[in-house]
Amino acid sequence: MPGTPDKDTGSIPPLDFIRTIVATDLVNQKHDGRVATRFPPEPNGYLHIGHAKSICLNFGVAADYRGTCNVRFDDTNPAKEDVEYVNAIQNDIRWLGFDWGKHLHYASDYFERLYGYAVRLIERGKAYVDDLSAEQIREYRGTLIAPGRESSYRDRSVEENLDLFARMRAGEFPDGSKVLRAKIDMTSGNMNMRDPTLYRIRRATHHRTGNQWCVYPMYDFTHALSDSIEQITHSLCTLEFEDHRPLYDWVLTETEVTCHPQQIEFARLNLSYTVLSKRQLLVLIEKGLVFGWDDPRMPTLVGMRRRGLPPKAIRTFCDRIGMAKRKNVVDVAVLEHAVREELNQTSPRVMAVLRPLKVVIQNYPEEKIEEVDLVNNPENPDAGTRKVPFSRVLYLERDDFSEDPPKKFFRLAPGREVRLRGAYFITCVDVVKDGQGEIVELRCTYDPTTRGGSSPDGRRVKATLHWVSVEQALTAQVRLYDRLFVDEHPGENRNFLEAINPSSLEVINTCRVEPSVASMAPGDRCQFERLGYFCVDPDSSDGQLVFNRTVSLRDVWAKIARTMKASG
RNA sequence: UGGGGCGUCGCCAAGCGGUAAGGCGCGGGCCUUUGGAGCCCGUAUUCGAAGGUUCGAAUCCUUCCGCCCCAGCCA
Repeated sequence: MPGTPDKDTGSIPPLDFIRTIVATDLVNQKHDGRVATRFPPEPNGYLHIGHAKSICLNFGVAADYRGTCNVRFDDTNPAKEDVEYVNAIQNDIRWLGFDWGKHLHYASDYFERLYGYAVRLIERGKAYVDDLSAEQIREYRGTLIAPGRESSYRDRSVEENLDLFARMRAGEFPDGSKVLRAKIDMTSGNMNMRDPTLYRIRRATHHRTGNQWCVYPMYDFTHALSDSIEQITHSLCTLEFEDHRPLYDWVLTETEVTCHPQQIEFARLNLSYTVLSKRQLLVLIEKGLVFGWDDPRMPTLVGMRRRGLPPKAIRTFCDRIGMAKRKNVVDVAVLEHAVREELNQTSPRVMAVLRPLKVVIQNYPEEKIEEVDLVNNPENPDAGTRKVPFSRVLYLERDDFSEDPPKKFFRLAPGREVRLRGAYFITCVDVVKDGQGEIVELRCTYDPTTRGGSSPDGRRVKATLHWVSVEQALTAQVRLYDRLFVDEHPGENRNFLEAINPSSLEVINTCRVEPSVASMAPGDRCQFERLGYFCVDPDSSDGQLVFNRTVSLRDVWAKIARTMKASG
C-alpha cells in the first residue's frame, strides 16, 4: 500500500498525482469505496515500453488500492484491427507480469448496448443523422480560430433520425454517405465539441463480430460508455485526450448512465535514442531497418523480451520514472540501469570470448586438463559453483592484450602478469605475428603456485581476465546490439531515418564459450563475465547457439579510453 | 482575447506558506579474483521572468515569456 513508510529508510514515498486523487476519492467514498481501472489497447499494433508505463499504472493503482484492472480491447475500427494483435497484446501483458483474471473485455461486446445508447441520444434530441460528406463536415467544422457552421440536416426530427439511424444499421446506405453526430456546439473553442461523429457506416469484416454490423461507433462515444458499463472508477489516459474530457463527460451525462468514471490524463513516455510512435516503428519494419516487431533493437515488448530484458526490470523502470503531466524524455540509461540491477542479481556467470586470441602457456604440461571451480553468481551463494576446464592452449579476449599499453591500461601486455579468473597468474613472454604484422598468438608462462587465482606470496595483479580452453570451447554466434538511433531525440525529426545508427547490430560468429552453456535453452540468460548480459535467441539450433547481448556491463575502461582519445 | 495543458539540477521527479526529497547521469574516494557489483562523499543559495502580498513564497496574487496538444467518418 502506498503511503506506508519504507522498510529501510522509514521515509514515506510520495504518491504520484493520480494515486493522490484515487486515495482521496477512496477516503471520501466517492465510488462507494471502489477502485476500478482498465488498460484499453486498440488491437492494431504491438505494445511497446510506452504502453508498459500505462499497464503498470493501471494494474499498479488497482493493486495498491485493492481494486480491479480490466483489459479491454478498443476494437471499433475493423479496418485496422486484427486477432494477431489481440493475441500478441495478451501475451505481452502476461509476460510483463500482470493478470486480468476474468476481466477481459472487448468494446465490440458492447456494440448492441452502444447502439441502444445512441438511440437514446437521438430520442433526447442530442444526436442526428447527417448527410454531409466527409469533406463537407471538415469544411463546416471551421478552424482553430474560426467557429464552425451547423449542418442543414442538424434539425431533422427525432422520428426521422430514428428511422435513418435504423436504416443505417440495416445497410440501406452506402459507406460514408451518412453519419450519426452528437448535437453539441458548432462554435465551441474545443473542436471535439463541434458535433463530433458518433457512428460511421463501414462495411468491413470485424475480427470478432464478422459482418454482423455495418455501422461502427467512434472512440469518444465507445470509450466513455465502455468505461461506464464496466463500472470503471478512474479512466487513466494520456495527455492528448485532455481535450476529449468534456466530450467524455458529455456522452455519460447525456446518455444518463449511472456510472460516471473520472478521466485523468498523464504524460506519455518518451525515451532518449528511441522512437515510440506506431507510425515510426512501422516505417522501421517496412524499410527493413529491423527484422520485425520482435527485433531485439525494437522498443516493443516482444523485442525487449527477445533481447533478454527481464519483465521485472521494466516494472522497476516504470516505477522509477514517475508519473506527471509535463512532457518528458526519460534517459534510456535509466532503463539500462534497471536491467543491469535485476540481471546482476539473477544471472549465472559464464566465460565467453567474443574475439578470440590464442594463448599458449609454455610451461603447462601438454596433455594436462584441470577443472577449476568458479562461482556461478557472487551475488547469490545459493547459485553454487561449477567446474571449468583449463589447459595449455586458451583463448583470451583480443581487447585484453595490448602490445604497447596506453596509460591506465592494466590488462595483459608483454612482460606483464595478470590473473586468469579462477585459474592462475600468467605472464606474457612473447608475441607471435603473421606476415601482415597481425598478432596471432601469445606465449605466456604460468605460476603453478597461484592455482585458484591467488599467490601464496601475496603479490597482486591489476587485472583479472576471462578465458576459455580451446579444446573444450563451444562456438557460438553472438549478436551485439547498440541503440537504434544516434540522435538523442530521433522522434522529433520527421526525417528520423537520418538518425539511424548504422552499427546498431554486430554479428560475431567466432565466439568461444565455456562448455557449461551447452545446457542453455532459448530465453535463458547469463552474464558473460566482464562483457555483459546475454540470452539465448530462439534462432539457436542444436549445433549452433545464438546469443543476444541484452546490455553490456558498465565499462570504466571504455570510458577512460574515450576520454583519453578525446583529449588527445 | 480559439480551446486545453505544462514550465523545480544534464534527464526524470518530490514539494501544496516555514526556508529545495529521491533516482539516473556525472565527478571523487574505499573495496574488489568481473576496470562488474557494493559502500562513502560531492553535484539547484534556488524553483521560466518580473513585480506584489507576507515575519517568511517553488508554493498565494498580477503581468509577461517559453513549450506541448487539438481542425479523422483513427484511437
